[in-house]
Amino acid sequence: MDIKSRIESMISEAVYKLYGLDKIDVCVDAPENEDHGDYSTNVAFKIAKILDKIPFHIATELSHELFSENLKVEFEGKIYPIFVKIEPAAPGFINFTLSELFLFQNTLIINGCEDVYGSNDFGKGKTIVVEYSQPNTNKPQHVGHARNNFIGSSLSKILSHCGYKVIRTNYVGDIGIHICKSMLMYLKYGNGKEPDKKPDHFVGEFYAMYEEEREKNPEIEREAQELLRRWEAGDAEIRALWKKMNSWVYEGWKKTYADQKIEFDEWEYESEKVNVGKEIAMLALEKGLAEKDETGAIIARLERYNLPDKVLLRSDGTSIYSTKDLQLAKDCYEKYKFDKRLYVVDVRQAEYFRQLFKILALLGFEWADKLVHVAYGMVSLPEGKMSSRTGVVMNADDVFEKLVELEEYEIKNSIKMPRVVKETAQKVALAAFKYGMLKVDAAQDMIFNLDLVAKFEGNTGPYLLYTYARARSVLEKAGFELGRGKYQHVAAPKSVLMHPKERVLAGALVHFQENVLEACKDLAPSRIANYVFDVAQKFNSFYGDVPILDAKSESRKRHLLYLTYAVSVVLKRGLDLLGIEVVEKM
RNA sequence: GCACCCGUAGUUCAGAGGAUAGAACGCAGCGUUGCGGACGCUGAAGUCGGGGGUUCGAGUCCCUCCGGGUGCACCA
Repeated sequence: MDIKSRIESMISEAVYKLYGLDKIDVCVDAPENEDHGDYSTNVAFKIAKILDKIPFHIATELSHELFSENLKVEFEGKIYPIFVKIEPAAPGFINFTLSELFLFQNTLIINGCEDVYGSNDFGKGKTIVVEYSQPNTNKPQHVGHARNNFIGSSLSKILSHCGYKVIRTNYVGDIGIHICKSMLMYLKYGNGKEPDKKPDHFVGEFYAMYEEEREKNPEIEREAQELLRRWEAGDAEIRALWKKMNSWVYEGWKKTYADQKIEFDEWEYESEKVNVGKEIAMLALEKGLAEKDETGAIIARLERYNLPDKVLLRSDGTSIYSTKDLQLAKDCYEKYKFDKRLYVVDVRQAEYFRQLFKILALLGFEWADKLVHVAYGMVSLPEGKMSSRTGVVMNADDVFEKLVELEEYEIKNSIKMPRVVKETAQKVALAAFKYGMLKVDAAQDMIFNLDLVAKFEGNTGPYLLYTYARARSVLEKAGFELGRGKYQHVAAPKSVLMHPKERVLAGALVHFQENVLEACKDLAPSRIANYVFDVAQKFNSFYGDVPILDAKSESRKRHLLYLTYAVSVVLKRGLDLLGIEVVEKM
């Protein structure tokens, strides 16, 4: 159990013992101000009213009780207290200060369990399906997809670090009027040409061409509709073209996903769901949730729930996207019996998902409340909103390529071998890309500034990788044997006297576990990002003030190396949860 | 028109109802004959959009106004 949870249960017990109060919502958090200790609680405020006492008095009594019941840590056969101080602070907080010995021991624990540090069993035995990416096969992926991909894959990692069984799934929009638009233009102007560039970009150009032409000639919309009709009728020629163009797009995405290190356990295709969901529409009709209107369309009435009505079946009886989504959810539940299903989809679809979830709930599916829309905000560029009109469209491949270029320029002086430069630049670029997007709270709209995220200074991916590489370099110089469990048996220092910066750094490492858990509960990769940056800053500050290799004594040096190694472990693990790979040198 | 989201330093963003609102970039300075100076340190910079309310306590919750964005049935 992590230390925060231990403090919480310790407080609950003390509150019960002193005041006989049960079921008090105990809240423990990490204060920003170091003077307030490593953890603090406001529980005295919460119970002050019930007890009709002054918060500070309660805090005083409680901290006394808590300190006498001080948690113990066993070390080398001896028992030490975990806290050096548990004291009240006006107007009624209780602040907990960890002992340096505990912090020292914690760094040793990290040394001994690097891979699993920060993991927990919160989701043990539970299955969670994460649907993300969901691109359409008419064009390359843009930076918005990149944000989606990064959030989805990071969440998957965080959830599985918290014990969940995670199924990553991609639902591809491989058919629909938008696909027919690029097909139409290829038929008109393609002349049977094969891709002469990254094939998804090649297809995307025909789609862009369509948008241009439609401005001049709105008639072509009807032609696109006609193509869709032919596709649905199974027209061999259209099907063959569709297959060919989609395969180009998949080929292009293969590289996009490989560059971004994005993976899925399962792919679903919209084209395979043609006309599924009719049953569901009929069920809705039966349950009186939906009605047939004068044109024959089946419409779910949601006005009572403060939502717009939703068409389930067209008047011609064919199903639309939402019907397929209803069926997909049902099939998915039957297949996995998931405890939760996440839809990582941009915030513009928020109302759509409210409709979808409401319909499923009204249909009586008890699992409807397990569906969650993870809404992420829109990405725009410093130049303004992305749009094909203004030409400030940035596709994900171009952004990545540009980032690689920038990073290559940065590192080429410190690395000699050209091939290593290229490899490293790609990793640094991806770190810049992912971190730049994930550090912002997912729900917020964001402005993605390519030049800023690529920098080696500031709150960036490269800064974090640099910090990691720096730590590793010290360890290497010291001949510190890297690897799990190498330094588990160390003599306990009689007393540990830490440099203030060292104390702060060691304290920060303790918080990793609760940050992982909170990131999992809140579905918020940004929490990990902020935490990792905090650790990196504290390490660099420590590094500036405390000589490691020239420490006063051998044992002192060893302690500092444990700490440095622990930092590298936490950075590596934290970044991994964001889907970012570290580099040893850069 | 209705609904949802967002207004925090010049800029990009953190802030789980708590303590003196933080960081990064940019700006002005400073630092090792020391482990990676791609770093660190110091400083200037804020009526948390305005106004009410709830609370011991509000940037955070509620109401309202202003400003910005997004979505509203046979597209996906």
